[in-house]
Amino acid sequence: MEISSTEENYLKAIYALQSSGDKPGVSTSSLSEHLNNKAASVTDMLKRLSDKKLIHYKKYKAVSLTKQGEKLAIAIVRKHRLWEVFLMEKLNFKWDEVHDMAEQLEHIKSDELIERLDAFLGQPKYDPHGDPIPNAKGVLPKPKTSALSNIQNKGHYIFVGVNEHHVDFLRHLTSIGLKIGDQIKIEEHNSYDGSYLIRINKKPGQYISHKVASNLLIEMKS
Amino acid sequence: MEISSTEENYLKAIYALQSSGDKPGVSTSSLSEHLNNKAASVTDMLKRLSDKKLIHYKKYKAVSLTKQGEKLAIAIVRKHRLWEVFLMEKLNFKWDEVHDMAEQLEHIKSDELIERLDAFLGQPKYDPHGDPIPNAKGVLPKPKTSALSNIQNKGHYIFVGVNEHHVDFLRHLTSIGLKIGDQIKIEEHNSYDGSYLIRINKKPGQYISHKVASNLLIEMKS
DNA sequence: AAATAAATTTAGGCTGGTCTAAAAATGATT
DNA sequence: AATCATTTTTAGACCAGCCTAAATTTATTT
Repeated sequence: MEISSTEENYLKAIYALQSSGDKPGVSTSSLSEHLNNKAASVTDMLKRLSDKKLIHYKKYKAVSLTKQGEKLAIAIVRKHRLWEVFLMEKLNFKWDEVHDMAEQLEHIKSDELIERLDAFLGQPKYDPHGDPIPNAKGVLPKPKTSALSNIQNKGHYIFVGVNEHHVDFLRHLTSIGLKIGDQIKIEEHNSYDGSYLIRINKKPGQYISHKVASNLLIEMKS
Repeated sequence: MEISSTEENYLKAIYALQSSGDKPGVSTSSLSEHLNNKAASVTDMLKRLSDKKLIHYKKYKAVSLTKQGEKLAIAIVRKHRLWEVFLMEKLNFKWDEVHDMAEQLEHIKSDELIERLDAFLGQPKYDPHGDPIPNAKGVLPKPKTSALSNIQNKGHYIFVGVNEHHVDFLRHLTSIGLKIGDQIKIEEHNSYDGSYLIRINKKPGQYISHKVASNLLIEMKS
């Protein structure tokens, strides 16, 4: 069965929203927003995806991926992240530059290609944003711990990934001098607005809003 | 101006047919055949490309590329061939396996990507089939000499490229043990059917039809 | 429980890219 | 030069994927 790039993008979006949200299923409107499409267009596509047995769809109800749909979605995520590794490690792109290219490359159709690329890159487990890369069978390595915003305790941590990939956010991190692998010391947590005062690699204190903190993935300093 | 992958394929086809044929301009029917489309569909697209000033089109007349159209066509050829180099040199694909993947990769939109890929590959001048790779300005290095079928003299040559990229042809070469860089000694030329008796790397004599010979690019042994 | 608001779907329309069938133009043959 | 064959274009249709506007369903208020 032929799957178009557009359909792949819908599957990917459903998968992403499903994993990020708490409740099961994804609404038409959230897809509409995520894909910058009108809700009516989304409904159209949901019907097509349902016909192809890639999603579970009942009128007016939230949708979810079938086994087959999830398999495809994970394959796309795998491709996206492997290409990002390629772009950064081999072609020296910066982390805020790779997303658009990877969005295109993820739709290249060839299983053999992606397996060889994986081998060429040394079978990486995480992409340059710290996101886990599913293996060829679709199994994800466990994510690199939790968001900074889940932690109130002062202490030392390592910045290992991000939850948000918008260019503006990544640029902001660059501007405050934060990059993957940096040490983060939590010096203060303001519980009324969720903001933090942290030190990055022992440098002078840096203020971090709750919003930013919720998108920073950290792990305990081991 | 947005150019779709489909439009790019038409430009590439016009460019290819133009360079291979002798007379100026390309006919609707040859495009139709080359692209496996019906002539009516081609006419439709020719109008669109003409509206976008990418081709010179007059009803019932052969078409040709404008400056702009040729620039784009050459850029696509550049991308195709660079990706082929990547697939063979970095991912170890065989030369009869890369075409379909390169057909997809050539449509990835990012000038920066292709320049970095070029640098990563060491700015190759020829792709693994011996075809010249246009540089970033669209200038092609001179082709690697002529077809075997143009030569009647016995003597020693080097096999440097092919004129034909169909999988069946490439497989045929593999089956007779011929690969880029091999020495070819012309032992006999039959002028009535254009066939050849050659030796490949000094191995026992090998019969080559005129058709095959016309698709083998060779240069003088230097 | 009725009224209102929000989310979702239907209906109908548009564009890109394809097709078939028929009409028109060009080229070849006598 | 008139006919016949071939090539090319037009006309009309279809599908994917999007849109707007209107109708319908579900959720929320009061």
